[in-house]
Amino acid sequence: MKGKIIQTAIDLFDEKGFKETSIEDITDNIGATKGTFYYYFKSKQELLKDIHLSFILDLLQKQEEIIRDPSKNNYQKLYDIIYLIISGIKTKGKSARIIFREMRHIEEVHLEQIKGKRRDFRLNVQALLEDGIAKGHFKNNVRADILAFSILDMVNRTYYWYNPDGEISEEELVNYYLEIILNGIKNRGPEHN
Amino acid sequence: MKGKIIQTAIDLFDEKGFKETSIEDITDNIGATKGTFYYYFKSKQELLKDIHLSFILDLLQKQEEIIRDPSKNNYQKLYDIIYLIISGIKTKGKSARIIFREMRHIEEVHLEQIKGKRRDFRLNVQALLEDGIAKGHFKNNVRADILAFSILDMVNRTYYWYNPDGEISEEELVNYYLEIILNGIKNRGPEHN
Amino acid sequence: MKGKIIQTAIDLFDEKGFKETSIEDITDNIGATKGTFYYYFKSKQELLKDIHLSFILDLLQKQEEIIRDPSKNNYQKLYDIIYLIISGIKTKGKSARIIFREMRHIEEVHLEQIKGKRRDFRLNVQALLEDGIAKGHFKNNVRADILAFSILDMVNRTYYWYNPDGEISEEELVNYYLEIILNGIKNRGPEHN
Amino acid sequence: MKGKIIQTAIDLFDEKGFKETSIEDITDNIGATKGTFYYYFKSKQELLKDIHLSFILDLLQKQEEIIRDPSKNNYQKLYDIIYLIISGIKTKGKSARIIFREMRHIEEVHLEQIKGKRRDFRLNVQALLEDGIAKGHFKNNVRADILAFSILDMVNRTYYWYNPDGEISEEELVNYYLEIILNGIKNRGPEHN
DNA sequence: CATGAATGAGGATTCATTCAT
DNA sequence: GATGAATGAATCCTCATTCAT
Repeated sequence: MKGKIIQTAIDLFDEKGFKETSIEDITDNIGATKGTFYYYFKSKQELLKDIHLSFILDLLQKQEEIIRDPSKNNYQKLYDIIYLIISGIKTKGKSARIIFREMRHIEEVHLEQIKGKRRDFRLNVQALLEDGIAKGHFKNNVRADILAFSILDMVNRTYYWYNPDGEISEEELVNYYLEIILNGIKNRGPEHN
Repeated sequence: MKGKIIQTAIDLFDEKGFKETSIEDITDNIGATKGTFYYYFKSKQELLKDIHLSFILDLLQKQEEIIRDPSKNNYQKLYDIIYLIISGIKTKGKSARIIFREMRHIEEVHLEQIKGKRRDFRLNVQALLEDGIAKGHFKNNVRADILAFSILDMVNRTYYWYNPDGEISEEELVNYYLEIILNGIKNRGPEHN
Repeated sequence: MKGKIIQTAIDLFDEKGFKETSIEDITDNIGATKGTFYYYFKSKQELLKDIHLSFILDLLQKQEEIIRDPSKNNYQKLYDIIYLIISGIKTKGKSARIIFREMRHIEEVHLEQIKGKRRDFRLNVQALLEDGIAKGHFKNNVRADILAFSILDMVNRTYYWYNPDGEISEEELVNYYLEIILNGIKNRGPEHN
Repeated sequence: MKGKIIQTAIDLFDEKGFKETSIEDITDNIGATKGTFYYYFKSKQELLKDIHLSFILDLLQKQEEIIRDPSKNNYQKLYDIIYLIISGIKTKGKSARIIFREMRHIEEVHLEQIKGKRRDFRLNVQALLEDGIAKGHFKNNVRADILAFSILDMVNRTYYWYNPDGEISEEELVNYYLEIILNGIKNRGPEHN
């Protein structure tokens, strides 16, 4: 039941928004009553917090596995992190969009924790880039902080337009991103004017 | 008075969200009454629509001036479009963030117009990229459609973290973006391992 | 202008109701502003009172002309009064329906006057019936008071379903009413079973 | 509680009108809160619809019992139908007046159903008259359609002036009506001039 | 475990009216 | 004569939440 509530809430929050989804919307959808909701959750905001946390902790944990893996170089780690995000669209896209949009409704008490985890995720990317710069993988004129923002912004927005069941596969998309990030789009061939 | 309402609404919508901002919040802030609001606007949604439209029409018009300018090549046009976005953060950042977040509350009737204009903006970038590919400015293995999304997603998200009065100037930021987009971050120098 | 306001108000009050018609509905319809309305009328209720009074005073005056006419007998007077009502449907049906429905919104101050006039109209019919009973025109077992109600209720409701431009002419309808009232519908002929 | 709300609403709608009665008026009267109202009714209009329907369905059902009864001839059926209406004044007069006056506020969706039922009631009377004409009970020069309107208009308006606890009993009133309808008021005795 | 009843605070909207110009 | 700006009171409705059972 608790799982059903969470799943339905994710669907509705994504579709209509947190504020626009009432407890009754959720319980109606699963044939339960409002009372049932309050049996499982202290409040609507607590449910939102749970959704946020379970998404972000899972992602962060997977990211840290990638980063810690000594068998991968920085290019591969960057690839894996982007793939981690893109491949989650199919199953966790709704959660992700909720997180980007509804952070405002997280209560003060939990806000710091959640913002901290999101920051950790970004700082991990930034550290990866800094390491890559130090090791000469990446150019030394890039700012790792801005770049971490840029890459994540670009990749995260994919949640809003990419259809994982469309003509472009997840792997192709990740490769596109990596190609742009690594090599840019400027043509340096002989036909260049 | 109408202008004051709009300005206050933009501030509050950005700060607290559309749904979370009551008409009274707005009018209290300017020492007017709720009645006054409804003298100037048919509904709360109409105000939101006005904010959306005035932002997007202005941006689109400026973009089209850039694109039509025959004295600029595609690199310069791309620079100018990114600069157009970034330089708007200071004065119109709040409107922009509202637009990214509150589209859901636009009524069906106006939705198509607004979505159309946003699509136009993106398709203009895409067309610019396609033209650049055809002319050999840009590599011919990039997909202009995905790229247009990527560039705009990356640049648009700047609204959420960039402080125009901070240590990085708008021009520097635009240059960073252009550098990444055009040349990527991979180090190709001799020190490369 | 005042006339235009009254006419439009009558149309709208009939169509949507007094409470449901706003001052703005009225003024919008004639291309004026709310201010204009208040130039001509002290309040919305005053306008309603004006409509009531001008309708009822006109009707009452015509009724009294009929009753005073020494050349007519009671049958003819009854005919004429019913015809007076029916023939007013085309031009004053809207006013009439407003009067039946919106009396509740007349202010205390004017209520007695208007109710008095409506009562006068009914009592005139009652007096006519009493006179007819005394003179042997009408049966002496009828109660003039109930009958006055019955006749007026029946005839007045015609405003709600009769179409003066339809297949039944006003004269025919009046004759029907008179026939029923005078002779009833019971078949007394030989074919009676 | 739901019953208390309906009863109070009927009282107030009859006394002040639908539009003029606020939800708070109703709930204040029974010591409940606005929220309670909306626990039991989706909207104010739904409550009105419920009042309409329960009144009219009950009446229609009873009418149909009368009509189907093979032991009664058309005179008796006409009597019973009029008695059905008049005898309802004491207990359901308020509902009846609401129905005559507030149909306008019924939502489009339910309007057809309710208008249909009212039409059925009238058409049943019309059919009864037609049957009576065919059987020679009633004169063959009467129009059953107009007559059905006339009889119902006359009888239904009783709701507005008849006091069931006054000097005239319900049975007397019904007899008066039937006498007028069947035999008319014209004196045909020898003293007739 | 789960429900149904009840609440109360908040919020969008309507609208008659006033008044300075 | 007429208008536009502003008001404020009233009203419908939503909804998270509580609680006894």
